[in-house]
This record gives sequence, C-alpha cells and structure tokens, in this order.
Amino acid sequence: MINDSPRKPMLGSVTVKDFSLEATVRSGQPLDFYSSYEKKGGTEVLGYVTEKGALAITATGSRGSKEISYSAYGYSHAAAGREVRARLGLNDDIRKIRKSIDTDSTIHAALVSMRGLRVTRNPPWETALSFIVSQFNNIKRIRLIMNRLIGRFGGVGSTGARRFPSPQSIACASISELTACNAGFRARYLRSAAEEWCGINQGSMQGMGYQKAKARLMELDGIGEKVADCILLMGYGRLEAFPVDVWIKRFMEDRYIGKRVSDREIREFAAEKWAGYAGYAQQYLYAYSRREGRDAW
DNA sequence: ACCCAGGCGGGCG
DNA sequence: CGCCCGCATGGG
Repeated sequence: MINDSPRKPMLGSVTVKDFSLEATVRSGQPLDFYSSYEKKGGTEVLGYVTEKGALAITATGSRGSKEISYSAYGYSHAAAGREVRARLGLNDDIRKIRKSIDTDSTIHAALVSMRGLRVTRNPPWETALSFIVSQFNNIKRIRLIMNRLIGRFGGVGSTGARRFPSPQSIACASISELTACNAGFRARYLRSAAEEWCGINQGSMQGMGYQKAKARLMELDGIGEKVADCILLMGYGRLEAFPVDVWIKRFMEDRYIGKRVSDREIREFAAEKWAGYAGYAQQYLYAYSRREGRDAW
C-alpha cells in the first residue's frame, strides 16, 4: 500500500511502556534541533519534517504506559510505522538496557531522573547536518540555524510543508547563503560534508565495525571524534558510541574519574564500563548533568 | 565587558 | 601523540 499522493496522511498508533516523549525530544538529540514540541494539558504534540515527508505525533497517558498516535505524510502504511518506532527508539528493550548500564549510584540517579528517555534513530544525513551545526554552539542557536537551513534549502513537499534539506541542496549552496542562515564558521563544513556525503556507501557502513565506520566519517571535513560518535549513535544506531562533549567531559571527570583527562581516556573508560550500551549511558548522563541548566535550552 | 556553547582543523613540540 | 589557537554568533 504505497501512499503516492500523500495529501492524506497514513494514520497509526502504538502503545509503549516506560517512555517519555518530553525527555526524549528535549535531550539534545536531532529532534530537539528541528522539531516542534508542545505539551497542552495531558497531551503532547510533536511535529517534524524529513527528506521524504512530514510527521505529526501526539502522545497521551503516563510514562509507564504511553499512547502514541501519528499522521505520516509521504509514507506508506508500513514505512510510517517503521519511521515512528525507529525515530523514537521504541524498538529498544529499555528494561534490558537499563539493567545493563545501571552500574553505580551516579548513573542510577540519572536513570531515575530521566526515566523514559530513549536514544532516537534518525536518518544519517539529518544527524550529520545537525551535529555539524552543533559544534561549538548552544542548543538554542542550533535550533535557529537548523530551522533557517530547512526554511531556505528544504524543498516544499506535496503537503505544502518544507522537507529536510537534501545533501545535494546544501552542496549547491554558496558559502554566503549558508552564512546567511547564521551558520558562521560552520558554513564551509556544511558544504564540504554535503559534497562528500554521496561518497559514503550507506550500505557498507552498516557492515563496518565501529572503529572503521567512525574513521570513514572522520574523513569528511568538519567531522571529528565527537560529531562522528553522534552520527554513529543517533544516525546509525551504534549504541556503543560515547560522544564526549564539554558537558559529558566535565561530568565524567567530576563524578567518575576524579581528575582532568583526555577525551580519549573518557571514551575508553565508558567502553570498559558500559560496553555495547555506552551510548545509552551517555544520553542519560548528558541529560542528567544538564537538568538544572534548562534555562539555556 | 566577559564568558560560554553537544568541536574541529591546523600548527607546533 | 598532546597542547594551544582561532573560529562566528547570540545569550547569560
């Protein structure tokens, strides 16, 4: 059942346990950068665009049992369900993951405080663009830049809504057009990454080991250790990736290691401690470490 | 005025 | 390898 003329959306719903939409979309993940989110009374509403179309998601109920309904524009019935489930991390066995990373009282507090948070799975290109914009930046300004890029370079779909910009559209942009979206010094990174993105064989990335896939991403201008780990974690679902940014670095040094160390040592520490689910540990610790700085969001 | 932000590339020792 | 610097820009 292909939805070729998607003026009418594909509708669906799913009920999930142990899920918080708010914690998930307000935690510095791609949907935090380029979606709309509102909570009116007991109903939450999330909207975002993709390269293929657009999604409108509403959530009601408690964190223990959340009812999610969605309208997907530009998707077949089956693809719509896959999109929502993957995007919000609903396929994860969160009970198993939590048990696996609940190694000490510090992360336990984060797991309790941020209960219901999931690692989202976003299209690799959307993730790459998002985290190139994120470098040496703050979330409020990341949102500003992402929304301007979408408004300026995202084509208009059949729904009338703009779509997420394709790599081609960014590759064809001039540096000054990108700077006009407030991208600053990241403008040249955006364009060169967009130009080179088609050279990455998306199929072969899935088959590569973590280190090899990371090295491949880091060949692109503007993608270093941290951004590559974010792309692997939230773009390719490599849950062992542990992105080290300024927040997680401070938190790990303060609460776990006890002294200033290199980013590499923090990654090694996390890999040793949380192994295949280090990325989940990172998202919980990141959100937890920032829980009192929400005015800056 | 000063400092910071989900960093990266380049230069140096 | 590690360390240090500049980088654009808006908000606290």
